[in-house]
Amino acid sequence: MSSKKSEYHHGDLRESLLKAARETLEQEGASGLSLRDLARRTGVSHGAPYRHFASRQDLLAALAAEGFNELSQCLRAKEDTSLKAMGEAYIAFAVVNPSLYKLMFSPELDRTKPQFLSDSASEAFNRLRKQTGRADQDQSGTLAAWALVHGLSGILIDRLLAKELLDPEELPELIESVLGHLDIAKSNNGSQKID
Amino acid sequence: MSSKKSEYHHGDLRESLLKAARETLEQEGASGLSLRDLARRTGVSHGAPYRHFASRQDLLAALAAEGFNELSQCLRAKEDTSLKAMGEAYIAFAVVNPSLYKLMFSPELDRTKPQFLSDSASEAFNRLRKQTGRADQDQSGTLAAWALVHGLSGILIDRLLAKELLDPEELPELIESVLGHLDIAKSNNGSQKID
DNA sequence: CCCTGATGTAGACAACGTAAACATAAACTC
DNA sequence: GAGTTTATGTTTACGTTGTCTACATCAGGG
Repeated sequence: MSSKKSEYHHGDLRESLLKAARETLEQEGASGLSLRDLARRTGVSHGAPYRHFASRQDLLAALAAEGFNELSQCLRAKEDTSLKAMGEAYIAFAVVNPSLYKLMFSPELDRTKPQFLSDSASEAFNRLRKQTGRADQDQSGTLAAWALVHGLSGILIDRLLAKELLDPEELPELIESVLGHLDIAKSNNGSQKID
Repeated sequence: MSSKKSEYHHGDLRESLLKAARETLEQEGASGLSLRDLARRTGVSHGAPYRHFASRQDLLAALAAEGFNELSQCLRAKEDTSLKAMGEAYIAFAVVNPSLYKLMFSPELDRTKPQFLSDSASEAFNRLRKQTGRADQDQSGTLAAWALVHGLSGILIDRLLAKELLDPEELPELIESVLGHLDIAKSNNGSQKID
Protein backbone atom coordinates (compact mmCIF):
# COMPACT_ATOMS: atom_id res chain seq x y z
CA MET A 1 0.00 0.00 0.00
CA SER A 2 2.53 2.54 1.04
CA SER A 3 5.87 2.09 -0.66
CA LYS A 4 6.83 5.31 -2.39
CA LYS A 5 3.77 7.01 -3.71
CA SER A 6 3.89 10.74 -3.65
CA GLU A 7 6.48 11.72 -1.06
CA TYR A 8 4.64 14.97 -0.73
CA HIS A 9 1.47 14.02 1.03
CA HIS A 10 2.05 11.90 4.04
CA GLY A 11 -1.07 9.80 3.85
CA ASP A 12 -2.31 9.72 7.38
CA LEU A 13 -0.47 12.39 9.25
CA ARG A 14 -2.89 13.12 12.09
CA GLU A 15 -2.70 9.49 13.20
CA SER A 16 1.07 9.42 12.90
CA LEU A 17 1.28 12.64 14.83
CA LEU A 18 -0.93 11.32 17.57
CA LYS A 19 1.07 8.13 17.81
CA ALA A 20 4.38 9.98 17.97
CA ALA A 21 2.90 12.41 20.46
CA ARG A 22 1.75 9.55 22.63
CA GLU A 23 5.27 8.19 22.77
CA THR A 24 7.04 11.42 23.58
CA LEU A 25 4.34 12.24 26.08
CA GLU A 26 5.23 9.31 28.30
CA GLN A 27 8.94 9.67 27.69
CA GLU A 28 9.40 13.41 28.12
CA GLY A 29 6.28 14.52 29.89
CA ALA A 30 3.65 16.89 28.61
CA SER A 31 5.84 19.98 28.78
CA GLY A 32 8.49 18.34 26.62
CA LEU A 33 6.11 17.81 23.79
CA SER A 34 6.62 20.30 20.97
CA LEU A 35 4.79 20.46 17.67
CA ARG A 36 7.98 21.18 15.76
CA ASP A 37 9.81 18.25 17.23
CA LEU A 38 6.80 16.09 16.50
CA ALA A 39 6.78 17.22 12.87
CA ARG A 40 10.51 16.66 12.65
CA ARG A 41 10.24 13.12 13.94
CA THR A 42 7.33 12.40 11.67
CA GLY A 43 9.24 13.71 8.66
CA VAL A 44 7.05 16.64 7.72
CA SER A 45 7.55 20.36 7.84
CA HIS A 46 6.84 22.30 10.99
CA GLY A 47 3.70 23.79 9.55
CA ALA A 48 2.09 20.54 8.56
CA PRO A 49 0.53 19.67 11.92
CA TYR A 50 -1.59 22.78 11.68
CA ARG A 51 -3.57 21.16 8.89
CA HIS A 52 -4.83 18.65 11.44
CA PHE A 53 -4.70 20.47 14.75
CA ALA A 54 -5.63 24.08 15.26
CA SER A 55 -3.06 24.50 17.97
CA ARG A 56 -0.80 22.66 20.36
CA GLN A 57 -3.58 22.71 22.93
CA ASP A 58 -5.80 21.11 20.36
CA LEU A 59 -3.38 18.22 19.90
CA LEU A 60 -3.13 17.79 23.65
CA ALA A 61 -6.89 17.79 23.89
CA ALA A 62 -7.07 15.07 21.24
CA LEU A 63 -4.59 13.01 23.24
CA ALA A 64 -6.61 13.51 26.38
CA ALA A 65 -9.78 12.47 24.61
CA GLU A 66 -8.02 9.32 23.46
CA GLY A 67 -7.05 8.69 27.05
CA PHE A 68 -10.60 9.10 28.29
CA ASN A 69 -11.83 6.63 25.74
CA GLU A 70 -9.28 4.06 26.78
CA LEU A 71 -9.99 4.57 30.43
CA SER A 72 -13.67 4.19 29.72
CA GLN A 73 -12.91 0.95 27.96
CA CYS A 74 -10.85 -0.34 30.88
CA LEU A 75 -13.73 0.37 33.21
CA ARG A 76 -16.32 -1.13 30.91
CA ALA A 77 -14.35 -4.35 30.90
CA LYS A 78 -14.79 -4.64 34.66
CA GLU A 79 -18.36 -3.51 34.64
CA ASP A 80 -19.79 -6.72 35.97
CA THR A 81 -17.28 -7.35 38.70
CA SER A 82 -16.77 -5.75 42.07
CA LEU A 83 -16.31 -2.09 42.80
CA LYS A 84 -12.85 -2.90 44.02
CA ALA A 85 -11.93 -4.49 40.71
CA MET A 86 -13.09 -1.40 38.90
CA GLY A 87 -11.02 0.78 41.14
CA GLU A 88 -7.99 -1.38 40.58
CA ALA A 89 -8.47 -1.19 36.82
CA TYR A 90 -8.76 2.58 37.06
CA ILE A 91 -5.55 2.86 39.04
CA ALA A 92 -3.79 0.42 36.74
CA PHE A 93 -4.60 2.60 33.75
CA ALA A 94 -3.29 5.66 35.53
CA VAL A 95 -0.06 3.99 36.56
CA VAL A 96 0.58 2.57 33.10
CA ASN A 97 -0.08 5.92 31.40
CA PRO A 98 1.07 8.42 33.99
CA SER A 99 1.68 11.42 31.77
CA LEU A 100 -1.44 10.81 29.78
CA TYR A 101 -3.51 10.49 32.92
CA LYS A 102 -2.05 13.73 34.24
CA LEU A 103 -2.78 15.40 30.94
CA MET A 104 -6.37 14.24 30.99
CA PHE A 105 -6.97 16.25 34.11
CA SER A 106 -4.71 19.13 33.30
CA PRO A 107 -6.30 22.49 34.05
CA GLU A 108 -4.53 23.92 30.99
CA LEU A 109 -6.77 21.93 28.71
CA ASP A 110 -9.44 23.81 26.94
CA ARG A 111 -12.37 22.05 28.47
CA THR A 112 -14.88 24.47 27.03
CA LYS A 113 -15.43 23.86 23.36
CA PRO A 114 -15.67 20.13 22.88
CA GLN A 115 -17.28 18.97 26.03
CA PHE A 116 -15.42 15.74 25.52
CA LEU A 117 -14.18 15.95 29.02
CA SER A 118 -17.44 16.34 30.84
CA ASP A 119 -18.88 13.69 28.56
CA SER A 120 -16.27 11.05 29.07
CA ALA A 121 -15.77 11.93 32.68
CA SER A 122 -19.45 11.76 33.44
CA GLU A 123 -19.73 8.52 31.54
CA ALA A 124 -17.07 6.99 33.76
CA PHE A 125 -18.76 8.57 36.72
CA ASN A 126 -22.07 7.04 35.78
CA ARG A 127 -20.47 3.68 35.28
CA LEU A 128 -19.11 4.02 38.76
CA ARG A 129 -22.41 5.09 40.17
CA LYS A 130 -24.14 2.09 38.75
CA GLN A 131 -21.62 0.01 40.60
CA THR A 132 -22.03 1.76 43.91
CA GLY A 133 -25.75 1.15 43.66
CA ARG A 134 -26.70 4.19 45.61
CA ALA A 135 -29.82 6.21 45.51
CA ASP A 136 -29.67 9.15 43.18
CA GLN A 137 -30.15 11.59 46.00
CA ASP A 138 -26.87 10.79 47.62
CA GLN A 139 -24.00 10.73 45.19
CA SER A 140 -21.45 11.27 47.89
CA GLY A 141 -20.58 7.59 47.89
CA THR A 142 -19.86 7.57 44.20
CA LEU A 143 -17.90 10.74 44.53
CA ALA A 144 -15.92 9.27 47.41
CA ALA A 145 -15.05 6.21 45.35
CA TRP A 146 -13.92 8.34 42.44
CA ALA A 147 -11.95 10.69 44.65
CA LEU A 148 -10.22 7.78 46.33
CA VAL A 149 -9.00 6.13 43.13
CA HIS A 150 -8.24 9.48 41.51
CA GLY A 151 -6.19 10.55 44.48
CA LEU A 152 -4.38 7.28 44.88
CA SER A 153 -3.56 7.34 41.18
CA GLY A 154 -2.00 10.76 41.50
CA ILE A 155 -0.02 9.77 44.56
CA LEU A 156 1.36 6.71 42.83
CA ILE A 157 2.10 8.55 39.60
CA ASP A 158 3.97 11.31 41.34
CA ARG A 159 5.82 8.84 43.55
CA LEU A 160 4.84 10.64 46.69
CA LEU A 161 4.99 7.59 48.89
CA ALA A 162 7.84 6.73 51.15
CA LYS A 163 10.04 3.97 49.82
CA GLU A 164 8.82 1.34 52.21
CA LEU A 165 5.33 1.71 50.84
CA LEU A 166 6.40 1.59 47.25
CA ASP A 167 7.57 -1.99 47.12
CA PRO A 168 6.15 -3.06 43.77
CA GLU A 169 5.74 -6.53 45.16
CA GLU A 170 3.16 -5.47 47.70
CA LEU A 171 1.64 -2.66 45.70
CA PRO A 172 -1.50 -4.48 44.52
CA GLU A 173 -2.06 -5.60 48.07
CA LEU A 174 -1.67 -2.06 49.36
CA ILE A 175 -4.08 -0.74 46.77
CA GLU A 176 -6.64 -3.29 47.75
CA SER A 177 -6.27 -2.39 51.39
CA VAL A 178 -6.74 1.27 50.64
CA LEU A 179 -9.83 0.68 48.57
CA GLY A 180 -11.14 -1.43 51.41
CA HIS A 181 -11.39 1.58 53.64
CA LEU A 182 -14.35 2.84 51.67
CA ASP A 183 -17.52 1.88 53.47
CA ILE A 184 -19.33 1.30 50.20
CA ALA A 185 -16.91 -1.37 49.15
CA LYS A 186 -17.75 -3.38 52.24
CA SER A 187 -21.51 -3.60 52.19
CA ASN A 188 -21.09 -4.19 48.52
CA ASN A 189 -23.28 -5.79 45.95
CA GLY A 190 -26.78 -4.47 45.83
CA SER A 191 -27.11 -3.45 49.42
CA GLN A 192 -28.90 -0.19 49.68
CA LYS A 193 -28.20 1.89 52.66
CA ILE A 194 -31.03 3.93 54.01
CA ASP A 195 -30.22 7.49 54.78
CA MET B 1 12.69 52.94 53.56
CA SER B 2 12.22 52.63 49.87
CA SER B 3 11.72 55.97 48.23
CA LYS B 4 14.38 56.52 45.58
CA LYS B 5 17.63 55.05 46.68
CA SER B 6 19.62 53.47 43.95
CA GLU B 7 17.23 52.67 41.14
CA TYR B 8 19.71 50.07 40.09
CA HIS B 9 19.46 47.46 42.75
CA HIS B 10 15.95 46.45 43.49
CA GLY B 11 16.36 45.69 47.15
CA ASP B 12 14.52 42.47 47.60
CA LEU B 13 13.92 41.07 44.18
CA ARG B 14 13.56 37.37 44.97
CA GLU B 15 10.64 38.13 47.30
CA SER B 16 9.04 40.50 44.81
CA LEU B 17 9.45 37.90 42.10
CA LEU B 18 7.87 35.21 44.22
CA LYS B 19 4.99 37.46 45.11
CA ALA B 20 4.38 38.44 41.50
CA ALA B 21 4.73 34.82 40.45
CA ARG B 22 2.19 33.78 43.01
CA GLU B 23 -0.32 36.20 41.57
CA THR B 24 0.13 35.31 37.94
CA LEU B 25 0.15 31.66 38.86
CA GLU B 26 -3.43 31.74 40.08
CA GLN B 27 -4.53 34.12 37.36
CA GLU B 28 -2.93 32.58 34.32
CA GLY B 29 -2.04 29.08 35.42
CA ALA B 30 1.39 27.56 35.67
CA SER B 31 2.01 27.44 31.93
CA GLY B 32 1.30 31.13 31.57
CA LEU B 33 4.04 32.07 33.97
CA SER B 34 7.12 33.39 32.18
CA LEU B 35 10.29 34.69 33.73
CA ARG B 36 10.50 37.55 31.29
CA ASP B 37 6.99 38.71 31.99
CA LEU B 38 7.68 38.42 35.68
CA ALA B 39 10.79 40.56 35.34
CA ARG B 40 8.87 43.07 33.25
CA ARG B 41 6.13 43.41 35.81
CA THR B 42 8.63 43.70 38.62
CA GLY B 43 10.51 46.41 36.76
CA VAL B 44 13.82 44.68 36.22
CA SER B 45 15.59 43.36 33.18
CA HIS B 46 14.83 39.89 31.93
CA GLY B 47 18.19 38.61 33.09
CA ALA B 48 17.80 39.72 36.67
CA PRO B 49 15.75 36.77 37.93
CA TYR B 50 18.64 34.49 37.16
CA ARG B 51 20.56 36.03 40.05
CA HIS B 52 17.99 34.51 42.37
CA PHE B 53 16.72 31.45 40.57
CA ALA B 54 18.83 29.08 38.55
CA SER B 55 16.02 28.39 36.13
CA ARG B 56 12.32 28.69 35.61
CA GLN B 57 11.89 25.26 37.16
CA ASP B 58 13.77 26.52 40.16
CA LEU B 59 11.33 29.37 40.64
CA LEU B 60 8.41 26.98 40.29
CA ALA B 61 10.02 24.70 42.85
CA ALA B 62 10.37 27.61 45.26
CA LEU B 63 6.69 28.39 44.78
CA ALA B 64 5.78 24.78 45.40
CA ALA B 65 7.88 24.72 48.56
CA GLU B 66 6.04 27.81 49.75
CA GLY B 67 2.81 26.00 49.08
CA PHE B 68 3.84 22.97 51.05
CA ASN B 69 4.75 25.12 54.00
CA GLU B 70 1.40 26.86 53.96
CA LEU B 71 -0.47 23.60 53.61
CA SER B 72 1.51 22.20 56.49
CA GLN B 73 0.53 25.21 58.53
CA CYS B 74 -3.15 24.79 57.66
CA LEU B 75 -3.02 21.20 58.82
CA ARG B 76 -1.08 22.01 61.95
CA ALA B 77 -3.82 24.44 62.92
CA LYS B 78 -6.34 21.61 62.93
CA GLU B 79 -4.04 19.14 64.58
CA ASP B 80 -6.12 18.71 67.68
CA THR B 81 -9.49 18.41 66.04
CA SER B 82 -11.13 15.62 64.11
CA LEU B 83 -9.78 13.85 61.08
CA LYS B 84 -12.66 15.27 59.13
CA ALA B 85 -11.72 18.79 60.08
CA MET B 86 -8.21 18.18 58.91
CA GLY B 87 -9.48 16.85 55.63
CA GLU B 88 -11.70 19.84 55.18
CA ALA B 89 -8.80 22.19 55.86
CA TYR B 90 -6.70 20.31 53.33
CA ILE B 91 -9.37 20.60 50.68
CA ALA B 92 -10.00 24.24 51.54
CA PHE B 93 -6.35 25.03 50.90
CA ALA B 94 -6.43 23.25 47.58
CA VAL B 95 -9.58 25.00 46.43
CA VAL B 96 -8.33 28.42 47.47
CA ASN B 97 -4.96 27.91 45.74
CA PRO B 98 -5.85 25.68 42.84
CA SER B 99 -2.92 26.40 40.53
CA LEU B 100 -0.45 26.32 43.38
CA TYR B 101 -1.83 23.04 44.61
CA LYS B 102 -1.57 21.59 41.13
CA LEU B 103 1.96 22.89 40.85
CA MET B 104 2.95 21.30 44.14
CA PHE B 105 2.23 17.88 42.70
CA SER B 106 3.38 18.57 39.19
CA PRO B 107 5.53 15.77 37.79
CA GLU B 108 7.58 18.40 35.97
CA LEU B 109 9.04 19.61 39.22
CA ASP B 110 12.57 18.62 39.95
CA ARG B 111 11.85 16.61 43.04
CA THR B 112 15.38 15.26 43.22
CA LYS B 113 17.79 17.85 44.50
CA PRO B 114 16.11 19.55 47.42
CA GLN B 115 14.04 16.84 48.91
CA PHE B 116 11.72 19.57 50.03
CA LEU B 117 8.89 17.69 48.55
CA SER B 118 9.33 14.37 50.24
CA ASP B 119 10.06 16.24 53.45
CA SER B 120 7.00 18.42 53.48
CA ALA B 121 4.82 15.75 52.02
CA SER B 122 5.87 13.17 54.54
CA GLU B 123 5.47 15.69 57.32
CA ALA B 124 1.89 16.22 56.30
CA PHE B 125 1.51 12.50 55.93
CA ASN B 126 2.81 11.91 59.42
CA ARG B 127 0.51 14.54 60.81
CA LEU B 128 -2.29 12.67 59.15
CA ARG B 129 -1.12 9.35 60.48
CA LYS B 130 -1.07 10.62 64.02
CA GLN B 131 -4.68 11.57 63.52
CA THR B 132 -5.77 8.26 62.10
CA GLY B 133 -4.27 6.61 65.13
CA ARG B 134 -3.52 3.38 63.38
CA ALA B 135 -0.85 0.87 64.03
CA ASP B 136 2.36 1.43 62.16
CA GLN B 137 2.05 -1.86 60.39
CA ASP B 138 -0.97 -0.84 58.46
CA GLN B 139 -0.64 2.56 56.86
CA SER B 140 -3.34 1.84 54.37
CA GLY B 141 -5.82 3.83 56.40
CA THR B 142 -3.63 6.89 56.42
CA LEU B 143 -2.99 6.47 52.75
CA ALA B 144 -6.70 6.11 52.08
CA ALA B 145 -7.41 9.33 53.94
CA TRP B 146 -4.74 11.19 52.02
CA ALA B 147 -5.84 9.75 48.70
CA LEU B 148 -9.42 10.73 49.39
CA VAL B 149 -8.73 14.37 50.15
CA HIS B 150 -6.09 14.60 47.45
CA GLY B 151 -8.45 13.17 44.89
CA LEU B 152 -11.42 15.25 45.95
CA SER B 153 -9.22 18.35 45.83
CA GLY B 154 -8.23 17.59 42.26
CA ILE B 155 -11.79 16.93 41.21
CA LEU B 156 -12.97 20.21 42.70
CA ILE B 157 -10.06 22.19 41.30
CA ASP B 158 -10.58 20.88 37.81
CA ARG B 159 -14.32 21.35 38.02
CA LEU B 160 -15.01 17.81 37.00
CA LEU B 161 -18.29 17.60 38.80
CA ALA B 162 -21.63 17.97 37.15
CA LYS B 163 -23.25 21.29 37.82
CA GLU B 164 -25.82 19.97 40.20
CA LEU B 165 -23.09 18.81 42.52
CA LEU B 166 -21.17 22.04 42.35
CA ASP B 167 -23.64 24.23 44.14
CA PRO B 168 -21.29 26.26 46.33
CA GLU B 169 -24.01 26.46 48.90
CA GLU B 170 -24.00 22.75 49.57
CA LEU B 171 -20.36 22.14 48.86
CA PRO B 172 -19.13 21.94 52.47
CA GLU B 173 -21.94 19.54 53.19
CA LEU B 174 -21.00 17.40 50.21
CA ILE B 175 -17.37 17.35 51.24
CA GLU B 176 -18.32 16.24 54.70
CA SER B 177 -20.48 13.47 53.30
CA VAL B 178 -17.67 12.27 51.10
CA LEU B 179 -15.16 12.24 53.92
CA GLY B 180 -17.70 10.34 55.95
CA HIS B 181 -17.40 7.36 53.67
CA LEU B 182 -13.99 6.58 55.06
CA ASP B 183 -14.28 3.92 57.68
CA ILE B 184 -11.50 5.43 59.76
CA ALA B 185 -13.40 8.63 60.19
CA LYS B 186 -16.21 6.73 61.84
CA SER B 187 -14.51 4.65 64.48
CA ASN B 188 -12.36 7.64 65.29
CA ASN B 189 -11.76 8.42 68.95
CA GLY B 190 -15.29 9.70 69.32
CA SER B 191 -14.49 13.07 67.88
CA GLN B 192 -17.56 15.06 67.11
CA LYS B 193 -17.94 17.73 64.57
CA ILE B 194 -18.66 21.11 65.99
CA ASP B 195 -21.05 23.25 64.00
C1' DC C 1 -8.66 18.55 -18.67
C1' DC C 2 -9.03 22.07 -15.71
C1' DC C 3 -10.45 23.50 -11.38
C1' DT C 4 -11.16 23.31 -6.55
C1' DG C 5 -10.20 21.89 -2.09
C1' DA C 6 -7.24 19.42 0.88
C1' DT C 7 -2.78 18.90 2.42
C1' DG C 8 2.27 19.97 2.93
C1' DT C 9 6.19 23.63 2.58
C1' DA C 10 8.78 27.88 3.37
C1' DG C 11 9.44 32.01 5.49
C1' DA C 12 8.48 35.34 8.91
C1' DC C 13 7.53 37.07 13.54
C1' DA C 14 7.30 37.60 18.44
C1' DA C 15 8.01 35.41 22.83
C1' DC C 16 10.53 32.58 25.51
C1' DG C 17 14.59 30.27 28.43
C1' DT C 18 19.16 30.67 29.05
C1' DA C 19 24.03 31.91 28.88
C1' DA C 20 28.03 35.30 28.57
C1' DA C 21 30.01 39.75 28.92
C1' DC C 22 29.51 43.90 31.07
C1' DA C 23 27.93 47.65 34.60
C1' DT C 24 26.86 49.20 39.09
C1' DA C 25 26.54 49.49 43.83
C1' DA C 26 27.18 47.69 48.29
C1' DA C 27 30.33 45.26 51.59
C1' DC C 28 34.67 44.45 53.23
C1' DT C 29 39.65 45.26 53.94
C1' DC C 30 43.43 48.04 54.91
C1' DG D 1 38.59 57.12 53.09
C1' DA D 2 40.77 54.44 48.93
C1' DG D 3 40.79 50.25 46.70
C1' DT D 4 39.22 45.67 46.09
C1' DT D 5 35.89 42.13 46.15
C1' DT D 6 31.27 40.40 45.72
C1' DA D 7 26.41 40.57 44.95
C1' DT D 8 23.16 42.14 41.97
C1' DG D 9 21.15 44.10 37.62
C1' DT D 10 21.72 45.03 32.32
C1' DT D 11 22.61 43.98 27.58
C1' DT D 12 23.43 41.25 23.91
C1' DA D 13 23.12 37.04 21.74
C1' DC D 14 21.52 32.37 20.44
C1' DG D 15 18.48 28.63 19.66
C1' DT D 16 13.74 26.91 20.17
C1' DT D 17 9.05 27.31 20.13
C1' DG D 18 3.90 28.42 18.57
C1' DT D 19 1.57 30.42 15.09
C1' DC D 20 0.42 33.14 10.88
C1' DT D 21 0.65 33.87 5.82
C1' DA D 22 1.88 33.04 1.17
C1' DC D 23 2.92 29.50 -1.79
C1' DA D 24 3.41 24.56 -3.74
C1' DT D 25 1.65 20.03 -4.68
C1' DC D 26 -1.57 16.68 -5.29
C1' DA D 27 -6.23 14.08 -5.50
C1' DG D 28 -10.81 13.99 -7.23
C1' DG D 29 -15.01 15.76 -9.57
C1' DG D 30 -17.27 18.73 -13.23
